[in-house]
Amino acid sequence: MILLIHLRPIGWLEGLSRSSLQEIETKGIIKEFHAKESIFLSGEKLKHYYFVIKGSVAIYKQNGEGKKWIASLLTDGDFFPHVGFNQTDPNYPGNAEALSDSVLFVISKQQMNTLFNQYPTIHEHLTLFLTAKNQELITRFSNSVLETASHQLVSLLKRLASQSGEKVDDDWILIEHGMTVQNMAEYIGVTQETVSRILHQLYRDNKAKKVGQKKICVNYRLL
DNA sequence: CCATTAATTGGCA
DNA sequence: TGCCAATTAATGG
Repeated sequence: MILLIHLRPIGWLEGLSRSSLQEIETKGIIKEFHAKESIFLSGEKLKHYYFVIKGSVAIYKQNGEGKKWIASLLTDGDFFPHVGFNQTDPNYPGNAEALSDSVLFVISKQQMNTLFNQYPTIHEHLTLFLTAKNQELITRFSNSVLETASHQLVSLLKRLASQSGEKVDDDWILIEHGMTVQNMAEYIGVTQETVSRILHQLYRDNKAKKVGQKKICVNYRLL
């Protein structure tokens, strides 16, 4: 039987052979989520880990009033959640939902641990990934306390640009973030009106161009 | 098209 | 900046 391989030997799976990828893929399943579809809820038993093959996912916390705060944004090549590796019965740390139509590779907690033992390179990537996420969180946290909303939004755009942007020419980078203005607001902790107004200023100053509702072109040099 | 949802704008605290 | 209200886009049948 011919198995369609969705996994690529990049990121977490860098350096792995085609046969290894094929074996890994048999340990989990490919699952598609539509925009706004829930993937898991805060407090539920952590049973599966996910790799983002394509799309974007937000992990967020929500209070009784319905206010949301996006704790983490995941895009192509990312892995989540980032907890529970050596716990006996961990819970999901927040709610996860697809921001855009996404394709995920779903693997059980048990199988994930097997992979860590079987493929040292994957375990190394976990360490690097967690380190980067930790740094990212510290930067975000200090920004939220020390910097303006404008600065924070620019930081987000820069990160998206370097992480998943496509160079259009020397200065301009296209970002297909899949996020709504509301999502960006939830990420930096302000209202959508504020984000809308900041974006308007960026357009006015020619630091960014609106391409579509979920796309934006940014001038990396001017940001 | 129409119905809904998202984004934008202005005013005011 | 946030919150509210009024418009104006954009999206999905």
